[in-house]
Amino acid sequence: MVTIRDIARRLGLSVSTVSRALNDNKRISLKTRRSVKKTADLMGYQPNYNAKNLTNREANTVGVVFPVNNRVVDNIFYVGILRGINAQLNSRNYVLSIAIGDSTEQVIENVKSMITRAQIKHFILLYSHQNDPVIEMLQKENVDFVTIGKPAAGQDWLYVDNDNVQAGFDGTNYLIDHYQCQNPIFVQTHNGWPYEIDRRKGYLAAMKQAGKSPVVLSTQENDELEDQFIRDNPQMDGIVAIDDYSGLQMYHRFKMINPNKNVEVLGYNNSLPSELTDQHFHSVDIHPDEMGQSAVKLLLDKPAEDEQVIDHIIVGHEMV
Amino acid sequence: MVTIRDIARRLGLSVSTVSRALNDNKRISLKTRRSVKKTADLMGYQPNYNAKNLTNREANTVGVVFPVNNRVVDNIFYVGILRGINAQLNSRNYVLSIAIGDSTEQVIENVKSMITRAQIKHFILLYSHQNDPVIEMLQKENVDFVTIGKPAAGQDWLYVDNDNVQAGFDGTNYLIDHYQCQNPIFVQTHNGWPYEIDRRKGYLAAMKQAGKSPVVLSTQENDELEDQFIRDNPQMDGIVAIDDYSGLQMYHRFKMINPNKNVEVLGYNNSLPSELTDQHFHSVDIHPDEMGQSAVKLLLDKPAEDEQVIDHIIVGHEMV
DNA sequence: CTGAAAGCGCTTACAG
DNA sequence: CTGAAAGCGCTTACAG
Repeated sequence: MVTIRDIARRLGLSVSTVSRALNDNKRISLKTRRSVKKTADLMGYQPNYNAKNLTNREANTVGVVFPVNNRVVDNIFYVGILRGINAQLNSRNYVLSIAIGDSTEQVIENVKSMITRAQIKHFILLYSHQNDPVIEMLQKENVDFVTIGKPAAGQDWLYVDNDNVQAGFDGTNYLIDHYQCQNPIFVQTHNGWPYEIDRRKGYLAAMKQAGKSPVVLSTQENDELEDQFIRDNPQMDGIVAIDDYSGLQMYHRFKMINPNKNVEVLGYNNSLPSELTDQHFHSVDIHPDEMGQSAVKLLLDKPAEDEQVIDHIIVGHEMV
Repeated sequence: MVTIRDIARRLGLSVSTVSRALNDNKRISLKTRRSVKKTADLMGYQPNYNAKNLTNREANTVGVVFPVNNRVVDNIFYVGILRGINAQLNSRNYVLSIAIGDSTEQVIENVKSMITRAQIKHFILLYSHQNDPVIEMLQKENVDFVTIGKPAAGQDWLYVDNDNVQAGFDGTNYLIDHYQCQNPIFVQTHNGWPYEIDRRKGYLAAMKQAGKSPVVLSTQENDELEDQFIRDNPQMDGIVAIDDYSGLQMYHRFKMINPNKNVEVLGYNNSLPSELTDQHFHSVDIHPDEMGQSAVKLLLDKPAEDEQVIDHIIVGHEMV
């Protein structure tokens, strides 16, 4: 293994100078910096992260935290985000570590150990819940973190998200404009996550603009209620669903009740392979890869003096 | 931050003794070991992994490698494995790091850096391909690794897998016994992965035992061909599909062509939420969580002197 | 602009 | 059974 000591010996320099040169310290002449880097390359030098991290008292690692309770279909989305995160980390010589568990206690222990034992100071959370014990701990431990999804009103931290009001608006108009839907309804869960509220807001705005009457269903994981809702709303010819999964679920129930009636569905996340859906099913791609990349930028790029401090990044969406 | 030096001072011992005591070195009296551990707990001692790894010249980290090209639905399965892996790693004070990228070059670079810079010596691959450049590199670098899925004939390394012949056999019989299928067909991809060959073997054995004529379709990602196949085989009343995804895909095509004919489908992985399927769709759960856990055991548990060396673990499967 | 020295928090060969 | 000392490969305050 080639160390900075080897490079120093080869060039007749001290290890201090080599260390500084490799870190592009301005106090070292440009000439020396160049020659050191060149020799380092030539000798196949690879920095030892453990040594660096020990002296820096901080790991070159980003911890990615999975939510405890999630639907398996969401995993599709999470891995897309992981791809984006890792692409950015690699080019910055950072490492990706993950915390995942079946209970809050497990995850808390996992993250705690990352902070105190592995000295990880940067985290990305694949969710954004209110009163989340992991988030509370990260705040108390004073480490940096970014969530995927904006915090609920009253909370404040770094986050990456889509413009969900706009996405709700665009999705609704997509059904109205491209498929001449007269009465698209909106389906959300009973959780009332911030992104649900925003997409609904967009839906309501689009309906108002089109002079149509909005109808909102909050699913309760209860087929009976949904079936009743479908029967009670015979005018429905479009579904704007909070995600692909809810969308497909509603679509199936609708078709069960009205085998010969047509309905256009628009979901969010573009997380289902096209073979599982059909031509009446549409989706809004919210670009998980880009969300991951943006999360890293927000977390690791310290703004220059003259730049504005940004506390969130909005990623574009796209109908597919 | 509490260090072993602090513990040593408090107890009037040397750091060497404290270090050895914490590592359960037999050369330290049981009494001292106990008192050191107790004091360490009391003082809230947390080992610094970077320091440990630097002296040990090896990270307490397992690198998990994702395949480059995968269908998004497979992500559901991968995250299940990650859960299992991490559960085992946490209890061993190990950390989980991942390598994921959009090209082989990216992944190779990622893994190479894990080996030389982060000093990671243990890897789990979420796939098991023939002539895979990552696997070849791991072998050349002489680090330990386990694959999910057994290697093709002629190759030899540590792996975790199901008994796929048995799973093919059981799945076929499930359709025959529980749903009185007379003519279940077998659907595989054109890739011919080892697990496909094995499940087909099981299918053929079950058909032979039942005195039925087997029919195998290798999909080519070509709807025309599949439709033709379905028309050419009007006797088909069951589908044993290589995975849930292929199964659902075939199911949809079948229903498109024969809206009123019935067919029972059995897929593998149990990776689709039940809301996306119906009562004619069945799946074999291959226990991803357990596969992940087993991979860690295989990778990190060195067998005792008198134990046999095992080079693979077979995880059970289950109809759901 | 460069260097000698101390230090980060551990482990372990050597000595007793 | 325990300890003093060297070392792992870096960074950085201090000195020149």
